[in-house]
Amino acid sequence: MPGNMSKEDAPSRGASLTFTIDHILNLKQRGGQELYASKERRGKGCTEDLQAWDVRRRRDSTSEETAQTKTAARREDRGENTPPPTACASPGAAAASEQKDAEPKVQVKKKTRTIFSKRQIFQLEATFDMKRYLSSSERACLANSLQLTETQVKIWFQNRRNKLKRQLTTDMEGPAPAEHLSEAGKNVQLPGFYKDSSLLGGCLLPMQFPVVYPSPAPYVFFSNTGKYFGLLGAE
Amino acid sequence: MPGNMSKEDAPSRGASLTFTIDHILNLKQRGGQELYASKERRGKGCTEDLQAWDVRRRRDSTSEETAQTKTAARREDRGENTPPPTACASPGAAAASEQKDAEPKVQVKKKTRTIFSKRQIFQLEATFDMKRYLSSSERACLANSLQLTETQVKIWFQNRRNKLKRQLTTDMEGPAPAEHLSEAGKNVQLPGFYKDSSLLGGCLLPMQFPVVYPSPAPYVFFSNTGKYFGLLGAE
DNA sequence: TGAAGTGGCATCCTCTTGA
DNA sequence: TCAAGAGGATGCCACTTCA
Repeated sequence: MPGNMSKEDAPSRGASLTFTIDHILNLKQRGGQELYASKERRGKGCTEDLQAWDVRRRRDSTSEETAQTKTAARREDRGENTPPPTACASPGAAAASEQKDAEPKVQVKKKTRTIFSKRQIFQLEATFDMKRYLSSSERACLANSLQLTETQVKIWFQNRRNKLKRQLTTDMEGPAPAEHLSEAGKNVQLPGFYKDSSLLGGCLLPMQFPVVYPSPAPYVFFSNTGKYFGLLGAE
Repeated sequence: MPGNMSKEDAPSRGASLTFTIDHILNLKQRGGQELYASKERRGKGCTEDLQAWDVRRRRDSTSEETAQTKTAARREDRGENTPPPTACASPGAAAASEQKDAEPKVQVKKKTRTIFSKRQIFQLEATFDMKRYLSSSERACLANSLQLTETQVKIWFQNRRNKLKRQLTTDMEGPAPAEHLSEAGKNVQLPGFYKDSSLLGGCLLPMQFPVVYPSPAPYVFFSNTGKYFGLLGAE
């Protein structure tokens, strides 16, 4: 669980309306992250971009961005070390956080539930309809166009995959167990024919099969969810 | 560091002759692990095979594979593993020495240095010459054909990549910093034209460019290392 | 010299929680 | 319901060890 996932938690950014102190504290870090953008160190076997293999020197720098999406953030947000960017400036940081209100740790730390906007859900669904997994660059791009953090996009896809899997395993034991997931799923990255997809807000994505969008009709149907999304008035 | 990498450590298996108590202790786990073989769940954005997305229940089996590059194959194809037929066994030697004495924990835990055979190095080099990264299925296949553990193959490639990078960065700051690594590197897995490669002991590998092997001449030259490998008497 | 060890970080998955 | 949190697994990289 150390380097797990919750790194850049910074929940909502713009889109969602709910937030707690934690969120506020995390906000700043998000911005910086994108700047470095060295992401994608990991995609080892992929085709993807990642051409540079940046020869970064020390690991300490890692914190900031390094890899993809989240990175570093986690550690501090849970307390431990390196006080969150924000105020951390002063060495006394740790102390500061504590001092705030006597027992900061003791607080319950309410769990917030971000509610994505229709537009966000729509685009996420549409993208998911094309591919079940996103490369870090695609994720970054999508997140950027949706005003969400990459972590949110990642988590959304994770939960979405889970949901689809659950649906498939439950309401039908019949044909194809869960192939639905792998099929269009694992993004087939064929370097070469990337096409500008309006779904990803201009991000380059290998077009699998065009999703009706924008469509002449005011509604779009997503095969997976079986839901219709109104294109009008979608926030 | 929890879930880091040391997982299937099982050091030498067959090829190497040295090992310590630790190794012995680890042996058992190795087997089990491969059985589940879940590896390859990771490759997100790649192309690869991975068609199935088996709906495995618990995490113990975790395995799965999912996405891109590596994925899928692994689990079943390896099936497990079964320890390599060979002789890994002989061992007695080292093992004996360690375990013998009473305080096993207290011991210094001598670090052993396995020496791969010429044949193994040759095949590893040849494979590396084709691609810098292996998918888990390829790794499993190669490991199996070389009588090495997958971890050994993985580590070898890791160290090899590092070595190449070092060489490139040092003896020439000139052109292309480290592109050499990315180039043929990130295996460009284009599902479709897999070709049976004798280099991987019959494993399916996307052929990038043929490496002279077997060759009419008794020696083979590896562009990366700049070394020649004699094909005769290579253990 | 080079196979391993160590530590850090990232992604994925499964299960669980709580607004 | 569903975005997140938590925990476990595996991979890669940078460095370091030490036969």
